[in-house]
Amino acid sequence: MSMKHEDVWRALDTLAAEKGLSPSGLARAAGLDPTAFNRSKRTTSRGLRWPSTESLSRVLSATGASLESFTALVGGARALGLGRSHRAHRLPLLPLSQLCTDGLFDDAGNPSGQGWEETEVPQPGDPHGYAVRIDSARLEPVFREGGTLILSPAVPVRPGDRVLLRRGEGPVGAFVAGDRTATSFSFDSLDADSAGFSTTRETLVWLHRIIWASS
DNA sequence: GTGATCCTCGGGTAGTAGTG
DNA sequence: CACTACTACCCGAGGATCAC
Repeated sequence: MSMKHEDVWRALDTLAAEKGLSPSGLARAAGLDPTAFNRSKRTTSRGLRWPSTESLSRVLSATGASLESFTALVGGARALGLGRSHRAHRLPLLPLSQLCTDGLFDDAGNPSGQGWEETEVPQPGDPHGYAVRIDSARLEPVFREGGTLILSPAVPVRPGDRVLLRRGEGPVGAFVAGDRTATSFSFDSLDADSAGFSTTRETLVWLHRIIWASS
């Protein structure tokens, strides 16, 4: 995979957001100067500026993320086209607290029907992606209140992916996908109010991978 | 806490001199 | 001419400081 400048920085921002940190907070946590990831540092009068491998290594170490997961974040941004265009694209949007409403998704799992708001994001590649505004603090510190998630029903969920899901009539929860068998899924807690659990495929109303997060 | 500006450090490289 | 060693300069990354 080739890495584009903006994708790498976007992935860094996403990693920070997933840890409940600002870019400067992430830099601080990594033992770097708080301004190391300032937006003003990402370009120079002569061109683009990249984080050093040393800085990236420190960030991965500080966040516990693997190089593989980071490149996946870069790839996730690429898949959506995030950071590659300033042309706005409209995406369906709902507050997290409204996601437990019935009838939001069609049989294919894509957003449909009334009730969706709209937001503008940089040109997504997945026409069925949607955005979620985090309107509570219950996902902190992983996802900050006021932040935005972008989810894709079309992207396959693999172990280690962060997901939103709905079981039965319950509220929507955020989890980390764990192992799966032919008939069951396991999920690790990511939401402070929830415990990890295993369940069968049938009990999941929907399961969507979080492919981007922003504060 | 964040962004802007300036400064320092270090790596890379082009140019030049020395040697065979 | 070819190769090596040395020097000077350029430039990017990150730190220091300040303003807000």
